Amino acid sequence: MSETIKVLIVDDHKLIVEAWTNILNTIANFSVCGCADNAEEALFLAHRERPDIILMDINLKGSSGFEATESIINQLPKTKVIALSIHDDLSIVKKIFAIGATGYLTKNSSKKELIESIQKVYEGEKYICEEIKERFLASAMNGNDENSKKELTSKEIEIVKFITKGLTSKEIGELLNISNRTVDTHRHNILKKLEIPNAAQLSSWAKEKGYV
Amino acid sequence: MSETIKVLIVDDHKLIVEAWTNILNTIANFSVCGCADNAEEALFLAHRERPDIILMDINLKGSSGFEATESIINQLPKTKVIALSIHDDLSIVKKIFAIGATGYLTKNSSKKELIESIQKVYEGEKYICEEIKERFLASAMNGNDENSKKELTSKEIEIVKFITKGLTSKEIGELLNISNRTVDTHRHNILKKLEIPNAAQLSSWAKEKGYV
DNA sequence: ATTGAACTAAGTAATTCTACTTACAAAGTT
DNA sequence: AACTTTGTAAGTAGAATTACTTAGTTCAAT
Repeated sequence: MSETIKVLIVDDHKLIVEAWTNILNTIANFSVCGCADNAEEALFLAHRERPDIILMDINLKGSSGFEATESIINQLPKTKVIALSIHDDLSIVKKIFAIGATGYLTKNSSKKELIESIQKVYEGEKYICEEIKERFLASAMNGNDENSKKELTSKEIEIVKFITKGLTSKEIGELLNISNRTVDTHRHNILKKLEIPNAAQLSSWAKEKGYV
Repeated sequence: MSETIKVLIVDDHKLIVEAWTNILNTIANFSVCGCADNAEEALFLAHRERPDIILMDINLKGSSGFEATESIINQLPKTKVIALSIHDDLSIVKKIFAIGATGYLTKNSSKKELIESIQKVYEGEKYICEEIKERFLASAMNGNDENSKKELTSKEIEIVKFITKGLTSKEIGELLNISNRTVDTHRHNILKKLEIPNAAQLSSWAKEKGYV
């Protein structure tokens, strides 16, 4: 109980990082050993500092926090990652645990939960914040299985990214060296999977879920 | 110098609110007199607590932070509002100052700037964080006047909101009791003003800028 | 070894969006 | 009083999206 738990914070909002550092450093056996605001820096610091816990905002702008998380978990299996997201989307939660994260918090979590999660995860347990737990229960109960909402393939996600940037099927096809008709097929499959009527809504959905 | 500055924090992320409260309460003459996570609560607490400063996240989900800010400023002219946003878009900054805000920070601002801004604004000055200042300068210098990017009218913003929700022109027309061709005209004007090629990109733009 | 998922491609058709244009009435501004 | 902005509407045309379908290839998994 007397060991110090080393925490690395990864978030691209300076003010948030400073605020959390502040909170964590007031806890006796916690110590923030570094902060990163992008995936590369996170990876670098993880190697240098060997933190026990990484608090990882998976909605980093620029590159996706998913890949960064995956790299870290693969390269440093002893380091536990607590994913942090503004989103309460269950498919994202499942995905991040599938990658190998050990905890999940939203930015609606309380300070108490933040501290608890670090403690639990350090002791080897998994942690999910209350908000998400409730949502899992709810979705299990009323059978509106948000669970079964099909996941997009990597190719599809790639195309979604281009769509949100305003590219046409033709342009996307040229970029990816595939037929524009193939892009159309992907478009169609994406909209069908997500039950979304058009590119405009797809676009705001992707923004909201942090796909882009 | 010995008076206590009462601060009200408005942000819909609990963890962030708690973190900031933590920071501010460690400063001698600051005191966080309340926290709200939505516009209604913000307005209510502003009336009850009469804070000197309101730290206002203008990207509240649900209703726009703009209206809340406007109401507060109109109803409580003595209360100064420091707007806080994840965005570094100059047109948004201009807009929020036009409404009557006294300060502007992004979530990339430093703790130092947070404290400084409250102090300055309390003393009656206006405050803009470094990041935005630089961007204003930059845009003034190289003449790529991001400044002149036309603003949308309220009707246009209304339509943008529907577009991001995936409605077609026809559906929007029916909802607003105008011709679908009129909606098309608005669409066209919007895209032209913003120099955006299609609804998909418009949609992610709107999300990003907090228009929806 | 077979199955299944993912990626590829293309056909046909309907719908929707985008471009560019003109036009007029109301409201507000200088 | 003249001008500008906004909201409304509609014309023609072309570009792009969306729906639904079939089908071949590859690659990983049971």
